[in-house]
Amino acid sequence: MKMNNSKVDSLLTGGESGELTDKQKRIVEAAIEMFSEKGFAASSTSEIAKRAGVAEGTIFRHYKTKKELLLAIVTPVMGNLVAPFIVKDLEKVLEKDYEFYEEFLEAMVRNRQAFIQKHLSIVRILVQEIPFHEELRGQFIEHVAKDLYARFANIVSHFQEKDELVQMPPSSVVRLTISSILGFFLARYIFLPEHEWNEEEEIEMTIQFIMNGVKAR
Amino acid sequence: MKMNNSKVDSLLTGGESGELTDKQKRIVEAAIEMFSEKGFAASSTSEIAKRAGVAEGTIFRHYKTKKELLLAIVTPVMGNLVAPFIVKDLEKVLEKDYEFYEEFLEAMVRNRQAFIQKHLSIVRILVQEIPFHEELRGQFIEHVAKDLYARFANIVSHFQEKDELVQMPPSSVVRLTISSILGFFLARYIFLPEHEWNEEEEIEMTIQFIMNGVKAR
Amino acid sequence: MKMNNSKVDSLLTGGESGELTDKQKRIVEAAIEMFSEKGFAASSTSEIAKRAGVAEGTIFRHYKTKKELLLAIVTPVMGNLVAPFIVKDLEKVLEKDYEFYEEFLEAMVRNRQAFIQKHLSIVRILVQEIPFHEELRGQFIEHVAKDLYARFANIVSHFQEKDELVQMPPSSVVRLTISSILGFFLARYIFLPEHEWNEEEEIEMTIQFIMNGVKAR
Amino acid sequence: MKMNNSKVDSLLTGGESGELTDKQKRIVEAAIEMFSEKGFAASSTSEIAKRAGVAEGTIFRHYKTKKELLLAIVTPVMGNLVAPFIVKDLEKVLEKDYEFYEEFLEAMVRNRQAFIQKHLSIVRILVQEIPFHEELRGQFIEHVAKDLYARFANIVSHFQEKDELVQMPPSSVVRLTISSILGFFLARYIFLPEHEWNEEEEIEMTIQFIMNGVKAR
DNA sequence: TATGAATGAGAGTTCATTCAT
DNA sequence: TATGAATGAACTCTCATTCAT
Repeated sequence: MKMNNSKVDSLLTGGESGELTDKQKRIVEAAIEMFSEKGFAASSTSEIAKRAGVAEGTIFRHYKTKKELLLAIVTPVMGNLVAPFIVKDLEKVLEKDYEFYEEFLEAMVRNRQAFIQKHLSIVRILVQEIPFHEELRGQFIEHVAKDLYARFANIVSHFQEKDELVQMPPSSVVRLTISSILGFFLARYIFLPEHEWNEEEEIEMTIQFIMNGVKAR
Repeated sequence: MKMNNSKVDSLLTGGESGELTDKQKRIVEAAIEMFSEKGFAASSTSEIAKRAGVAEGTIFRHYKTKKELLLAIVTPVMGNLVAPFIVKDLEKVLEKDYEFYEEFLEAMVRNRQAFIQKHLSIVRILVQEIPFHEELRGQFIEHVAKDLYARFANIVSHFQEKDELVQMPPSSVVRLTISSILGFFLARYIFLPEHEWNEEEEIEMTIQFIMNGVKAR
Repeated sequence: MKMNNSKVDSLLTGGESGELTDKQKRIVEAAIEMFSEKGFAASSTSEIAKRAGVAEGTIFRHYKTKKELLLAIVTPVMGNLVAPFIVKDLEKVLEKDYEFYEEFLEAMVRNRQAFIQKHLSIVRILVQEIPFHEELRGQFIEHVAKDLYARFANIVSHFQEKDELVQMPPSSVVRLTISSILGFFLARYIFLPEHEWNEEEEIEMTIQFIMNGVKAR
Repeated sequence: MKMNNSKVDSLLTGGESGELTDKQKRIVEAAIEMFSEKGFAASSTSEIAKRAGVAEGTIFRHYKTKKELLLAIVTPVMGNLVAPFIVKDLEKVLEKDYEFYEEFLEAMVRNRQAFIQKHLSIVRILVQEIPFHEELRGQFIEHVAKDLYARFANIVSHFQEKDELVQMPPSSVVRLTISSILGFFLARYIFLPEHEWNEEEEIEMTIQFIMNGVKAR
């Protein structure tokens, strides 16, 4: 019987570790495994229970429904997908920790890559299930489309004022930047994860590519 | 009872229309609707039958299993997603129908956008189900990752020889081009379809953005 | 497409050959194959149709129900299982074609063995389905348990009067004789058909065995 | 609702009674009833559930498939059909508990008759389903055709050495003995159970009959 | 708190039978 | 006469969820 008490980290507990019992952790881990392998709808609670080494009933003691289990897994990651960036980096940027957009981009991409890598399975679940669950779509739009977008636009404005970036609507710069990065992340981690990637080089190229498209001339 | 005999076009019949009976068409349409709304696993054959206005058994007379129905819907689109581009446009490009990479890009993006728009639901299904079905992943890799990639790289080489494009490995130019375009398409049609998009402008910008990143200096 | 026009012989037509169309014959053959392999309940009309190379509907044009098809196959054989014996041999016996019980036994066993061998599949179906179909049980009891039994007992009486057989109730002589022979046939053709049998020897021994048990002392 | 907690005895539990829950017992009983009445293929799990007074799902909680239910019922009886005879009686015979073959025959027949009578329905299922299930045929051949046959032949040799039995190949003595007994049992319990039988007398006669056929002269 | 037997609705699939062609 | 698309009931089996222990 697994005694894993580190794989599911504080992310899922809302910050204070130790809130999840050992069995709860095993349930969450098993669910993450299955959801990301076969999708939410095709995963059965009975197999999750089996993989977690708990009784079927135990799952429902902790999560009223199967869907609640999904949300418990996916919601905190969705928040953190953008949260740290927003909080920390935004300040850093405005406090001139980053003198150039490229520097900021570099830091952000690497930071988000690390995050995605660490929570790969959950991010995969998130991407796969968003189209089918209103709640997820709602959260996603609020956090990403609004929050992140707005703050990111601020940052872009900041660098435009410093004449580093081309005078294009900030929203467009953001869109282009994000979709280039997202394009890479999706290809790298979701659609073609088995392909052999030269990550370092690809990232560098992607950033250069973006810079060529948005730097002031 | 619907009498739709045009929505499911020749794509699904392998070219010659009229191969699908009226009921078969209704089954396919209902399935496309449901699969793209709720996902394959969460769609039940009984509801597909109900929506199609046929008996449940009728579905299985035409498609041995639910999965075969999925493949019958998705496979031809997967082929056509890249096929026309490959066959027609490749020749056009090499026969100098397009003098500039930008011209070619423009034509290709618009052509593929039209295709995606026309078969939006099916493309959505494709994107959503690829991670869960080996057959689909296999087809996708063969068609897109290999076929399209290789031919696209040829085109890029062609324009590099004409000194229009930067001297970067063709595969990287391809990757960057595709992931920018894909990034847009995914955002536009899959992840944020409800957002109000100024398509014309976004496409133009995306192309400009790509050109900035890849044109010879 | 099979053009078999000899395998299903006149037995199934009620005597006059040519009554069954080519398709009908193929249906009957396919049904015999399947019923004896998988049993009546586990055989589907659709597979019978496939094996016969006809449309599903065609079966029901000739036989109103699946059960009627079973009866059409099994009934004539059931009749003939005992009929010829009764008619011809009974007379022969009484007209002293057979001077000794052993002679009669020998002739009967060989004759019935030939019959069973020729119609093995159908006999197998008969044995397997009798417990589940009242009609069959009814026919069987009437033909075998009554008809054959009664006539057989007459024959035994005949030989008892000639002092060839022990003075035991004729019904018991019949029962012992039949169950010894049946025991052999069941083992040989139904339960252990794959076992390597030395038929000639076994039959001889079985008859000797019976004779030892029933001959006058 | 039946509260039968004795009909399904320790045979099905592997020896230790109390291993089957009340519902499990009811399922097994209902299944035995139905299988022996209508045959395995023609019995539906939904009707078994109804007769057992449980939900259909409950059946599949205890037996993964319908076939597993069949095997769970039939396998232990198949083993016990020959096992006790082999173990106990063999020793008894060789340790001269039985001085004469006839004595041994008598004991064996009565003992097996009691067993068949007690487990009649299951034996009926066994006989009916053997032709359609490889597993059963395999078990049957191993247990009966090999095990029992070999040991029985030993016993016959034993009595042949004592000059009680005719000098015929032991395998033939066994075959004749068994098929006479089997012929009686099949007629008595499987094919013509409704006929009025004078059991005592029939058995006695059968044994006499066998003895006449096999005793030394 | 944790269990796992039990549930019954509903899953995908097969079936014997019908009927318009 | 023969077809095979169509049916819908019934099939075996799985599911998320409940609840007595």
